[in-house]
Amino acid sequence: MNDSRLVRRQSGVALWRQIADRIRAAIADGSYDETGMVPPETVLAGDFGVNRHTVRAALSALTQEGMLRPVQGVGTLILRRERLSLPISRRTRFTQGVGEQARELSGRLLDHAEEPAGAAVALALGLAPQTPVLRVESLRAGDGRGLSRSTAWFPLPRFRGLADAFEKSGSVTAALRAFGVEDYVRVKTEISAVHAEPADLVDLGLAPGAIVLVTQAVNADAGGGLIQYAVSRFPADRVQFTVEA
Amino acid sequence: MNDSRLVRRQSGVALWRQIADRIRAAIADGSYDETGMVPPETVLAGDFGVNRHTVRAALSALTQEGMLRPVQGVGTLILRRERLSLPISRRTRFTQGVGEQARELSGRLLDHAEEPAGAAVALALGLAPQTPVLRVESLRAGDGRGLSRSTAWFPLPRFRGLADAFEKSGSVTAALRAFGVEDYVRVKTEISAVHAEPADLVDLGLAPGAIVLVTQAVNADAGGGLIQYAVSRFPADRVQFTVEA
DNA sequence: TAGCATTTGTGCGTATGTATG
DNA sequence: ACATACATACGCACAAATGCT
Repeated sequence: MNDSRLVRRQSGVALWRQIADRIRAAIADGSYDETGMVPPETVLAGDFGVNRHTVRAALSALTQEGMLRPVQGVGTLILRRERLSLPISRRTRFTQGVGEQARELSGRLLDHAEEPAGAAVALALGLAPQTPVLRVESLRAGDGRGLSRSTAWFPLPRFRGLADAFEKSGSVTAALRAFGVEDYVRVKTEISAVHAEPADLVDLGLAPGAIVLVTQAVNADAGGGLIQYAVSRFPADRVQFTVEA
Repeated sequence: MNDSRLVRRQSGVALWRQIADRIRAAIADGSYDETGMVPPETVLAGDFGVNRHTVRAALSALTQEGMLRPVQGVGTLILRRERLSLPISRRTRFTQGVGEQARELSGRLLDHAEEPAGAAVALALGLAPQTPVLRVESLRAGDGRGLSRSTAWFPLPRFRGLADAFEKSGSVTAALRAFGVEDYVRVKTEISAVHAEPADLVDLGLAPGAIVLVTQAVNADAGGGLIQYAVSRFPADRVQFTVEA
């Protein structure tokens, strides 16, 4: 195809991690669907131009992630797991969009507090800086895998006590309805991507070096009032977004 | 907002690279806008809990990228801080959305060929597999930095010769207009993120381990006919997406 | 002009991690 | 499992440039 080297040395990223990333990508795009297995270690070593030990380190990392299962004398089996597709529509509802794709969904309240709005939060919600807001930290999982880690801010005093309502129902939509918000729509969503931070590794069960998709969303009620600013972090190897017309 | 998160050792990603990524992100989100400089090396070393040499390795990488300029006795000046914001609207036009944010924009045709549609392309464009399509590879840059690497497929024979029109104008919109498409809209866009591949490193000028945002977009003409399927790759540290209502 | 604090630049010895054969 | 080579990270020390008093 081309003459550029497949993996680079002295780049600050160990060869075994670069190779693990490329094998993960190859699995995701279906390159190994025919056999359901990763090619033999010696073949991979030849393909990437590295020693077999290095390939084994990469496969070991992927096995640790639960993506592969090596079987002596047979090969390395791929434990297939599809990437969830989260729709970003005018009415974005997490549970609704994912319901059909994952068997078991859960939402858990991690933390909440009333505090003065920082610069970014105040700007997003159209408030004066230092105006009191409610901060809610939550975690979502599906089929036993972490799917998102969110921090949301709501204006006060309107939504005082919303965290309790969320904890009971496990749903933002239900909690908002308890506060008289029958409907809400997306005003703006920003999407970017960064490397996972240590907190992501713990909360979402990721491996170091993993990629996290970050959304910053502003939601408004039916009257156009800004009711929520949320920063959410999604594991990029488990989640993708779809924007439909 | 809090910085209790440290940096992970023995993760296959060198500390200096993790730190470089975090400093790049901090520059992008405006954390250092007040001074226009990165904090002193000794302070960064303390914050990250590493040796000053390690911080220097990170700063050296960012200097190499053209993002910083160290001045002995003064500090380390920040040269570039903006992350381009690409709007994803019903009518997505690359040039239009970015025009105000970058001084100098360029589009370059890398390659094009007529070929039978693969499974993914046929599915996206609603064609039978193996139907001939036109594949166009292109590269976009702004202010001397690579912004996107796209592969687009168009149905044949309707768009035979479109690559030439694109090469002359540097604009997909203009090229399509030459083929009688006065208007087109986004039908669907999928957004995901992966680690940069060797081709990305070369075409976009990225460092190994960098993150690439990937969009898969389907566009239709005014009559609803599917005219384009495009897979585009954007450097995540230079680009973010905004989805507005 | 001289002195001082701050900040980046450089050297060296050592321990650990990564990759090969 | 072992031996080898190189990259990474640390700790300490000192030099050089800048800005201020």
